Amino acid sequence: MKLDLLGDRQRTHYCGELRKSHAGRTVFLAGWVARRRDLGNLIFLDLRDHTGVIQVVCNREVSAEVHAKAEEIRAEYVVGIEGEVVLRPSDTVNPQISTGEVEVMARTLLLLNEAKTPPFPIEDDIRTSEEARLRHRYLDLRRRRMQHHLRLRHRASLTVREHMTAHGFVEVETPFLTRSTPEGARDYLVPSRIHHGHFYALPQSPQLFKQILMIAGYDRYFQIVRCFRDEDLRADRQPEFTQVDVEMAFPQRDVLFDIIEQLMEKLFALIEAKVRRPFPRLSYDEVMERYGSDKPHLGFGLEWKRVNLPEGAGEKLHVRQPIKVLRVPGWATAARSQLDKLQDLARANAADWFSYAKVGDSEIQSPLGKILGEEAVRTLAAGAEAGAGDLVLLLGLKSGSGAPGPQQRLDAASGELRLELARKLDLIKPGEWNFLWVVDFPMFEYDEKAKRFAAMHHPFTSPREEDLEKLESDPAAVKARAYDLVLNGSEIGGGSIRIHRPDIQKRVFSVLGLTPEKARERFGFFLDALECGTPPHGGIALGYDRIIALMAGESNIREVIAFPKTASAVDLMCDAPAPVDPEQLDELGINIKN
RNA sequence: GGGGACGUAGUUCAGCUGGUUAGAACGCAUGCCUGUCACGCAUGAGGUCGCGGGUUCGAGUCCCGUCGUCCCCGCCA
Repeated sequence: MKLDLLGDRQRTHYCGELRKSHAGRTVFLAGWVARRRDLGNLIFLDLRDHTGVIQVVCNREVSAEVHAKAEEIRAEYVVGIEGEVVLRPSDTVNPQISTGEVEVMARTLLLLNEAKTPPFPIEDDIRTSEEARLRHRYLDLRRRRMQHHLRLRHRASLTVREHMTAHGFVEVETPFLTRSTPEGARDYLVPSRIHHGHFYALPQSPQLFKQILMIAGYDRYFQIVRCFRDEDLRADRQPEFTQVDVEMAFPQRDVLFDIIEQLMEKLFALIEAKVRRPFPRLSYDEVMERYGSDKPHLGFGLEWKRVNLPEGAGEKLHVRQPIKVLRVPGWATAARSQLDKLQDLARANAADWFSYAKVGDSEIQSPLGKILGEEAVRTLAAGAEAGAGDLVLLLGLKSGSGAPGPQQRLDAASGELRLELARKLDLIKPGEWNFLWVVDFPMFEYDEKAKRFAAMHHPFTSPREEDLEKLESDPAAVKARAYDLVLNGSEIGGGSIRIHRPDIQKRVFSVLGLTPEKARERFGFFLDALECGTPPHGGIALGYDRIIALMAGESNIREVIAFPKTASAVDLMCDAPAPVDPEQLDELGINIKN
């Protein structure tokens, strides 16, 4: 097939913008053929670019040459069309497309390129396997949905840069080839050719660099930056992902929260969504009790309460105090099988005691009635503030199960049950944006396996000033000046006020079991910097992919990343990772085992 | 590392308690068609049933292993 050259022709309009007002104009359009409808001497082409679709008419009586070329055209061929925009005959107007009142009478058709028959149709709402989409990502990205997502992402990045700049933040780039810090996530390593046996690491985040920029007097810093973590993937986790990284000197938490809340308001305005400010703030302890999660979805009620069973009941039932109770409004009609499923879910989450009470107008029905007496069950239901027609769930841990962290286990199970109930009862409404700050995280969590404390956020997070004296004596009770930003049950950001004093930094390292020598070996450069006039500082990192995904209405961040990886961290399009030539390995001084 | 779901034509899927030549829709090819827009009509091509092994007279179907995709747990300071 003979192809035409584009020459010096320039596109005059995009396909999707043509309207009645363009009638009579001669235009030159360029794009992909979405569909061809061949009626014999009359051929219709749907020409597509990223703005939309326009119908092109190839009539043998108008141009035999155009018609002959149109006969050869197939889906996804690349063409240029010169012709006149004309009003469609009134009975052939297509109200389903925005350009449906007009069409282009082709006078010239440039056949710019052919295309193989695509493995899947380039259309919206076409179910195609993830595998096929990722393998042929260039075709998947051609679809309107992906075009929309990536263009939304672009506008969001402009919004971030405008907003942060307006608040005096400066974007500074930090290295991708940096030093491995074994704390935290597994690093991606890059071997050094010049220094055999030495490795760079790709940053898990620019944490230390941004703190050093504070020390260097950059005052307010931000960066839209790629981060790398060699950990297993999830719907909301890719090995490389993007953060909006923010840090400020002389921080007041409320000032930072306000800047971020305003940013969220502007971002969600891009999708015409209203955001209520200020965002609620709840302590870690509170959300764990009420929602059983450190990233609760606030879009529906269902709040747990910690209560004690009546005197002696704990012993009778062999249950630890306290238990948790939850009122499920209007679900006294729950079927036995549904309750059994909830019990299974509780057990699967290591909460091995489960019961319930169905509150009627005058009676109350519960398996506990026989053991505790109806009055005790009523007291429990009242504790859950349940009324007629409500169901009360009771969740606890059997006594004698000696596993550690019982309260945490109970909380975690209660959170899972809460989410399952919300799904089952269809309480999660789309189009609502429930932001939340979770504050006052514990400073440390005890690592049972390693038999030591680990930083819950990271080792540079400042303890609350009032907790400083407990740092060594009772680490578990120390709260950090750390906070997470949560949206509809997703953690979309996290940060803290940092330690700016070397003496406190050293004490925290010591609690973490890091000897001064080890600390110096790993973070020596940072400790040196810390001693050179470090201002109080703090910041936050926002999960950019997750935010865009929520804005786009997607539950998987792959949908807002141009070239993502599969659940096994493979790029199906370019087949990475892949073996390399022995010469390349040799140059790096690397032998592959076995 | 563990658990679950899936894997059949280019695509999305059906295929019963194992039984003759593995089907459908869309797509694709060829022909006809001047107002279609998911064009229509006619004809046709297209399959290592993910891969390997086993059971059986006989396996898309049962068993074992393996690979891939998705979701979850662990992991993600």
